[in-house]
Order: sequence, then C-alpha cells, then structure tokens
Amino acid sequence: MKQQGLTEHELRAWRVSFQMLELLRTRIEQQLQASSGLSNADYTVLALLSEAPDGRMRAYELGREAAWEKSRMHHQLTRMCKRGLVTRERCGSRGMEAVITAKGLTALEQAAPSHAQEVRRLVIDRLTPEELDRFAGIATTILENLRADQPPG
Amino acid sequence: MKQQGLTEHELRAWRVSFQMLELLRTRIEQQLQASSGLSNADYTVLALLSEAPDGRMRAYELGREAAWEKSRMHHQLTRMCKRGLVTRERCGSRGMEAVITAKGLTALEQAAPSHAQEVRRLVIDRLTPEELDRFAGIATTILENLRADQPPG
DNA sequence: AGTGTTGAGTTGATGTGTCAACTGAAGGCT
DNA sequence: AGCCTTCAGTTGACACATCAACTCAACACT
Repeated sequence: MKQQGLTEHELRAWRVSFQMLELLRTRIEQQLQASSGLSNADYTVLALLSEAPDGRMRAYELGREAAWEKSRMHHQLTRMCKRGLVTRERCGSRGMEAVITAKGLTALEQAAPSHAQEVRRLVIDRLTPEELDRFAGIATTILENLRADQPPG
Repeated sequence: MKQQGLTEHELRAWRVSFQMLELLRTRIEQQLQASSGLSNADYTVLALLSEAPDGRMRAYELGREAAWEKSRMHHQLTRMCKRGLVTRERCGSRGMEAVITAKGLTALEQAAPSHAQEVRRLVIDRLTPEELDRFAGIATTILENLRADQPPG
C-alpha cells in the first residue's frame, strides 16, 4: 500500500477542479434558492419524481437514482412533506412511496427554466461542444469508477 | 432574457457531471473523515494555513483563498478552535488571524498521504495525462467565469 | 418451531453551510 | 464636529448531510 503524494502538476489540477466544483455547486444552489425557494436537493427529488410514471417512486429507488444515503433521502422527504411538495404513501408491508403533489410539480415547472438557463450560462455556453463532450466523457469515466468502488477497500 | 431549456444531450452531460461531482465530494469527505477525523473543510483550512508564513493568516484572506463566505469561515474556525487545531489571535484593531497549532499541523501531515492516495485512486489514475490536463483546463475556464460573475445580475 | 440474516425505513445527535442582521472600527465627506 | 459608508468579524436561526443505532417484515436454514 505505497502512497505516493501528488506532483505539483497533479495537485494544481486537482485543486482547481475541486474548487470549481464547490463554487459551481454553491452558485447553482443560490440561484435555485433565490429564484424559486427550492434547494438543489428539492429540485433533484422533484425532477426524479416528475419523470416517473404517475409521479411516484419508491424511497429506495429515489435513493439509488440520486446516489444518496437512505437517511438523507428520508430527512429530505420529511422536509418536503412538511412544505407540501410531496406526500408519502405506504406501499406493501415494508415499502414507502413518495408522490409529487400539484404544488411540487408547479414549483418544479416554475424553477426549471431559470435553472436551465443558469446551467447554460455558467457551464455549457462557456465550453465548445467538443469540450462539453470531453468533460461529460471524463465525468462518466470517473463516475463509473466511483460506483464500482466500495468506499474503503 | 430568453431562457432556452437544455437539449437532451446537454441535460445528460450536465447530470452526469453534476452527479460525479457530488459523489466524488462525499467519497473524498468520507475517506478523510474515516482515516483522520478531519472534514474536507478542516483539511482545506489546515492546508492553507500550513502553506502561509508562520502558519498564520487573516480570516478574510482565508475566506478569499477558499472562496468561502465569511460566516462559513467563522463557524469553521470556531469548531476548529474547540478541537485545538487552530487558535485565533487579534490582529490590529479590526482584524483576526487564524494560526495553525502543533496539533493541527500533525493532523494535516497525518492525513495528507492517504488523502493524496485517494485523490489519485479515484481521479488521477483513471485518466490519461491528456485527459487530466483537459479536465483541469475546462475546470479553469469555468472557475474563472464563476469568479468574474456576480451571483445574480 | 426457532434462529439468523437481510433490506427498507425511521430516529436522534452531531457536524456543516447559508442567510440576514448585527457590532464596531476606519475612512470619506460636508 | 456630524453623518455616511465600507469592511471585518460575529451571532443565531435554520436547512442540509452523515453516522450509528434502532424497528419490523421477509426470507432462509436447520
């Protein structure tokens, strides 16, 4: 288990990448919050539900799709229930379904255009189509590796 | 202010990139936390301080370097003070300096190798040198744009 | 029947991040 | 002098994320 540090070059590449991630994340979050009162987490859940048949999905499926821990999803759904964006329904003996409400759907539809515009403004329009494709390709490579990887060997 | 939605292609590129970011962030965080008890935020602050002359830096400078809000930095330093990783010192009449402690430096040095190894394992070793450079280049482009951009017009 | 395991969901404690509102010194302006 | 603005820092409330521990039904095994 040798652990070689990073070279200067690699360290710089990593830091700029990581800081970009962080800053991009907070900007997207702020824009969403300010324009629609939804958090990124809210938006993710609403988008997943809105694309599912009947706007309903099992909690564990939501967790799998979003790559979230189950308790994170639980707390999130609790908060969203309180605000009337989704409801919970029993499903079989050991299951729970989340269902998007009319209010949730409205909120999503109201938030979507400016969210898309912000993504475009901050990322997509800054890159050539080739750069975007390369970026997505690299992201896919890393993501697949992350998914195939058990957290602490 | 027309707001064109994203194409299917762009949406997929965005989603895979965003999810990669999220998952990478949590994995790095977990590895750090498990191996050394430091959070990513702790590590960032300690790394910045350790590279500064005398291991000390003004709070607002730390905030600027890390691209954090001032209250985020304040809360973070408060928590780190409580754990003995840094101390605070008055600096002039309206200033505050954060100083890394021996304990903080030890924690950083102990955490660094396995952190670097994890970054290498999850990202750097998955990409060819050309891919890493392209990735860093794209990140730089986006980061510069983010920095030059006032949040909401 | 009894035992053990797995999987979905829940809970509470704690740590982390954001926002708005505040203090208090410095500096500018008339 | 008086007033205004800016800047660094502080505070408290709240939202969000993570972890460990728990419930309870389903399933497997003997």
